[in-house]
Amino acid sequence: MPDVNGPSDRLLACVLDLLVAEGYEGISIRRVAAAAGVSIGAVQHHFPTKDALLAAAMDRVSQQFQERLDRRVAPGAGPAEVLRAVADELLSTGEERRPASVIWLVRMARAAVHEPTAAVHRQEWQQVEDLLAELIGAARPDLAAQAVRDEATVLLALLDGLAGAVAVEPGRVPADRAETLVARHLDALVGPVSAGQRGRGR
Amino acid sequence: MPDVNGPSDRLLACVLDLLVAEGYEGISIRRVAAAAGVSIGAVQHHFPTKDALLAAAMDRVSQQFQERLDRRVAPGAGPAEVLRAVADELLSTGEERRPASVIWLVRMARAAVHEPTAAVHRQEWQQVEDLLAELIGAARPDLAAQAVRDEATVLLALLDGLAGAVAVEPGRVPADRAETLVARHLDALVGPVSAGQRGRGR
DNA sequence: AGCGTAGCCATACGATCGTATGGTCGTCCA
DNA sequence: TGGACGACCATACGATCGTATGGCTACGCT
Repeated sequence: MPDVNGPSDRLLACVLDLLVAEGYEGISIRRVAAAAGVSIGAVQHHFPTKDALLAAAMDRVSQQFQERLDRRVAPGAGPAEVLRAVADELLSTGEERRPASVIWLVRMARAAVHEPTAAVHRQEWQQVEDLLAELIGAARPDLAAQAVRDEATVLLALLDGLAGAVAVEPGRVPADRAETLVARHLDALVGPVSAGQRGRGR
Repeated sequence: MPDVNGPSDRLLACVLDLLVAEGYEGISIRRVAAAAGVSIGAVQHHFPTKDALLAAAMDRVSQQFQERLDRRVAPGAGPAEVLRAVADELLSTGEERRPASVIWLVRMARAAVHEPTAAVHRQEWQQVEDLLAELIGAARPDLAAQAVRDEATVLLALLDGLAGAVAVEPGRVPADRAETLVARHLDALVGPVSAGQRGRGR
């Protein structure tokens, strides 16, 4: 349970742990309190209702996601390199990243039936697509704006689909195969990794 | 609520309606009974436990999904045509198909945290990938087996990602745009639709 | 005619849920 | 020093949950 500052953040981390372990219906105030080693009242003190608790937990994952994304974009690398790094972040393979994929799946399913969650999800994914489009446009100045937008949508859908598959069906789609397939897709889109860029991704 | 045969199937249809309307946590024996206009005991009579009820509901969607897929594959059309039809089925756009997408999202999220659901999902999606690979291999005899498998995995991930996006973010990814993007992807994979094939899809 | 059985209902039990209420303890400021 | 306040806890309330139990009706078989 990394990156915990303060008692209320600790509660949110416990919420996400429960979410990954048992899904949405595994969450109750009592269970969160027990997982954090505090009383029911303590949870209520920091978050007045269950909805507020869940909303804060969702905000936490959004914020951490944005931070991770920013960290990948920050260095002044070329757009193709950054695109590869962002795609790797969205694919979020690796055993330690599975919780992120599971939370993403759970949130997406909730967004399908819960409008407030859907609103947050829509805004976030729109921003991600904009980022991808910007990077693709920079790496491929020959493409028209509409083609860039199409490529961004396709890439994001591909990454979403592969990330879900890796999380739920590691037999059919192992993590390294997903990475290979994404790399192949990006090779076709922005050209293969050049010698100078190779191995510089984090 | 179409295709209902018998009282127990009616209960399953009500389960799926509730699932689409309120997600997984919106389902309870009492609510299913109320939606179907029967008593709690009637639900228990047909499905001894809640798990059995949900498992049967999942089986129902699997069965109906397989039937729809078979209907698309059945006619002796060329592999490229069939591939387009199957892809259209998996994308499941259209307002009347949104419930299918939502149920798929909910089931996927549950599979991420509930092993029995994951087992069913894995088996089904493996079959779908096999079907796609078979069709791609037939349409593109020039491709090596591994390349065919890769294309199948990529196509399935793309369809999954787009279907989820259409269901949750119709603003960012409208249904017709998703269809266009898939058509473009398939054009690149198995060639554009020929004059003789055009318009013959259902 | 008698009886088992399937289909369904009414009700009850214990558990767990979200939330409300009121108290306790420490800290900090006047 | 004293009191306001934030952090936390213990407990209670009403609702809803999954499941168990037992009874009632209609129909088929012998």
